[in-house]
Amino acid sequence: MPWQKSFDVEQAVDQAMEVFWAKGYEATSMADLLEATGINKGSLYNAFGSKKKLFVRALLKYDREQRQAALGELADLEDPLTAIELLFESMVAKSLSDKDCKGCMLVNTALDLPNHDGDVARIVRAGMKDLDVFFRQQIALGQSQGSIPPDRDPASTAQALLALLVGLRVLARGASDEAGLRAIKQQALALLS
Amino acid sequence: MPWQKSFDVEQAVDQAMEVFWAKGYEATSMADLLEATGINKGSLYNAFGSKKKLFVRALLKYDREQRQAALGELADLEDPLTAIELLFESMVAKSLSDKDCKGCMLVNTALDLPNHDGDVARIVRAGMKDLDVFFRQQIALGQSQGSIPPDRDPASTAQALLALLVGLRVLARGASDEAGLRAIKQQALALLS
DNA sequence: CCTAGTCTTGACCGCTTGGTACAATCTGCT
DNA sequence: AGCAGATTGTACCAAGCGGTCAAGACTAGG
Repeated sequence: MPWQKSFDVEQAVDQAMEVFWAKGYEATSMADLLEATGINKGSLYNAFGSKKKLFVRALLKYDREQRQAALGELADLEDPLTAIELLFESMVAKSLSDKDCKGCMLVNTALDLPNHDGDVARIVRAGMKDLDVFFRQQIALGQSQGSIPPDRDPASTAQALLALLVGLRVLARGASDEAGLRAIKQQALALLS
Repeated sequence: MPWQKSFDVEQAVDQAMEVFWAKGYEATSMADLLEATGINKGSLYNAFGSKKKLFVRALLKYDREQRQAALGELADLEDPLTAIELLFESMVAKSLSDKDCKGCMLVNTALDLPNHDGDVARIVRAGMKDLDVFFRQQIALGQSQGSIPPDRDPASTAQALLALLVGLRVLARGASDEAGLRAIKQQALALLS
């Protein structure tokens, strides 16, 4: 074997992710990605093949490390009301502290779905489905624990929570202020009591 | 005076709007706009000045003809629950019937705000604010009429309805199916009863 | 009927885009 | 030391980008 890569591939995906996350697929140029990763053009194409493939990898990494990781932690609490409150609270906090207003890469991509192909659509739909399932399971668990009223329909309530979360993430990109975001969180919890 | 323009400027804005609406600002090229409007490049620049100015005009037209028109009609009903239900129902219907999944141009642009300048941000924020005010007024009216429980906080409930609407529009772009959209509508109404 | 003045047309501009080719470079194994 | 083989930087590509411009087309007022 000749030699190792002189750059960390995962780190490069990470840095590319940041750019795609902030600017979206179309608005991100190869020049942006080269600058962000610090890698040379040739190396980047050698390592990833194309802009689109790099985007898919970045999206997958985001999905894995941001969404799945967060939901996993919260599910482990086995305390639905707290888990859902923490989820919304962390989204509010993230939105307020992020001056670039990157929002959520999954949501950003979801709104851009018609401009992407099946690969990307599948990842986004799976992520959304997963969120939906998370909410549904938490609601069902809360109902069995008695912390959530039994008359709430888990399926449609979960879908509403998902929509609220998505709406929150969109509005956080510059169309709403802190009071607005907090109100959304508050009403999300109101759906469960 | 020499002669009139040989094309209908408003119609051209309309056709440009369709493209921007479906593909977003970045992904729309001048070639797309020329094809959609059927106008020559020089004429288009002569009439609008730049791609960005055309976008702003298209966005303003959308805001005026789609959003303001719809809200105006609904407000005239003076029946809050019906008005809000009709609003959500029409969004669901529009989403289902639109095979291009264009969504809502205002929402699409809202998610893209960090890539736009102040002009665009102002239009989007004004539109969202207007929706918020619409909901708030309808809720207050419903409470004074007795059709909406007095314990609902108009401000935060309105913000939640806005977030649900935005979420609905995002998910309708390919991440959710009809059942999901209907569930969101149903829960929006549940917030008011 | 002619001239003034705007609109239209299509070629053209410089620049950036995503992507490729290749020679030079460097490291690990034998 | 020397070979093998992936990595590297750079030069390069065609295509597309947003935008400009000069010349022709055309109509209204004189």
